Amino acid sequence: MYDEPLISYSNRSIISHLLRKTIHNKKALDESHFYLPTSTVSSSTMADSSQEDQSSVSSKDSVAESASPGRHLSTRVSPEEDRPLSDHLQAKRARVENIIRSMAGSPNSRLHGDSERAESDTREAREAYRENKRKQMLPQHQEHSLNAAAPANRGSSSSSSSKDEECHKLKVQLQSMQRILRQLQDKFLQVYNQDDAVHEDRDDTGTASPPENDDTTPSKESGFMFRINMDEELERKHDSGKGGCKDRVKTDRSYLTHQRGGKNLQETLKHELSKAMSESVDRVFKKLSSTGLNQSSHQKSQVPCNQEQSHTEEPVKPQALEHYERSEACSPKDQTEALSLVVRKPPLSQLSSVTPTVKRPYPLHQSPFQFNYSTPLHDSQMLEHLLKYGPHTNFGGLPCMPPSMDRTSPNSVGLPWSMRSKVTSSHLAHHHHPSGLGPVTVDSLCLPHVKMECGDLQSIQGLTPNHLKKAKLMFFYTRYPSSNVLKTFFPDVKFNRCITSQLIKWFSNFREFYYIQMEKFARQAIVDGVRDVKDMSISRDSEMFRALNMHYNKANDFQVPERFLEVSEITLQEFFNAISTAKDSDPSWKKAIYKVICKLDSDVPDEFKSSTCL
DNA sequence: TCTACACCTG
DNA sequence: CAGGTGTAGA
Repeated sequence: MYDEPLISYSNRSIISHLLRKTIHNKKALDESHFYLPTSTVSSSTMADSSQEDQSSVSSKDSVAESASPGRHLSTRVSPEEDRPLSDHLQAKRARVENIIRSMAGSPNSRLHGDSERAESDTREAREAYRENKRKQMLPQHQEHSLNAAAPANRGSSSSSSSKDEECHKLKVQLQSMQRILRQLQDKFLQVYNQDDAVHEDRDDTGTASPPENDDTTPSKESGFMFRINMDEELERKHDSGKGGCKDRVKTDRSYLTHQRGGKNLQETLKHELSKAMSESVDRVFKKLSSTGLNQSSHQKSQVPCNQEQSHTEEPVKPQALEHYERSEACSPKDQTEALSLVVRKPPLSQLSSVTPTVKRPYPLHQSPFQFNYSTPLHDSQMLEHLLKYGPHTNFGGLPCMPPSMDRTSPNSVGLPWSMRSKVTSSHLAHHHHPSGLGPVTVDSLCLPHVKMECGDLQSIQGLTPNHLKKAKLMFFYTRYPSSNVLKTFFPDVKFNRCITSQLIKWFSNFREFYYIQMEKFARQAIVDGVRDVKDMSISRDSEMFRALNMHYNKANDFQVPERFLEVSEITLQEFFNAISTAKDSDPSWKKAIYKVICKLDSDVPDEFKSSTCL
């Protein structure tokens, strides 16, 4: 692909040319190139941590050497004078590969927040109020839709397989993007070494830090280049610390040459890379939104729910943000009163038009959502998200995953949530057996031994952290979602008994936390001498709300519906009344409360139906 | 017998 | 949050 002499191009045009060629030709590339055989060593350590990124590459060069970190660094810029230049290039190439990989596998810290205080409170509450056990069953929903859903699941295999196909396509696309970047890096290094040779006669005395390294806070946008620079800097520092040797001179000189003569090239490369990224990501997202559209329509045939609007509105939501903002600005309402979602029971289709009339203390758009996709994202962020979770966060073809994926952070490669605790176990090994167990056949295989496969094969296609987040937000509307609701609002989930149970379990856990908070606050109020139920109110700045919001909306990027405050207040008052009238002596005293609360569920807004909204 | 639930535990 | 358990309803 790069046969033509690059020397005839200017810095900018070289990159442009390469990008054009690579992008245009990327579809023709052999996919197997992504899993370079030379990357086996580095891939095994990739993405474990950012610190390992550096050593992992060098370990490639020093397979036979000791594994001490010190040696890792020293071997990368090994002082062996006779070392061929290609080795050096290879090392750099490996480093670039590693950087790119680590982009794809950077650990997701988003969910690492703590709810320890809440948990300790929870424990505390449990210790204090353990006297009443069980016997507090709640009338369940009068629908046994699970049985009815089973055939639907079987019938969904076609849509599921097409989904997988889309997934795979997107994955391939991303992989080829990575490949392109890698090739660009290679080319860059070649050009850069030519440049180096040209300027070799120039000597440098200064060893001051390069200006771009002053930026020690890598924005996500420039993170890629930043890491390269950091790597270079690390290498350089290490060299100078090690004392004089030819390599050191060479490295310093080429680095500084790179600083001067290659400055333009670097800037150009930065620009072009981000541009290419941008374009590719755009393309991916275009495809993604159309996929989401297809999915909605697929799902519609399975779930007899009114999703008419969803598949026409959702895909354009991210782009239509400004429009919504404008429309809100044009019709500023100051309605402070809560809109009761239950009492008035507006049709679902009205919700979107009703919602904007509620006064928002912060920027909010048409939908009550304010997820990341709704806010302007850097390309790299979007790409990162895609790489983390995939278009539908399913890596249905997990058996095809390279072995290097095994050791990445479970969060980072889009492994379904429930796999996280299992991924280190031997379970995963089974999936890599070339058994030919496609994701489609898994379902049928699962049925006889549901329990065994729950955390296993099934969840490979199962729920992801994004689904969890979505479920939590849905809790603001419904505390007792029926399985039909769940199916409707998780259209991208391939439902089976395990998945359904897991979702139900999630909501059960949500309720548990919710009720524990209520009981705790009610008892505390009583201890504090509160006599009147009317003093038990919940507003957005009350401690109770903060606790709940922290639990279900940790990122605080979602506008909690007013109705949830009302329901919470009612719940709190129910607990207050029950406790203050000593009803809690009855072992099943909570049962009555549950009965009340389960009737206060609201309809979940249509926006939640979109499989692409998260 | 199956399912959803609350409760308990890690 | 998930696993386990007992319960109640279908």
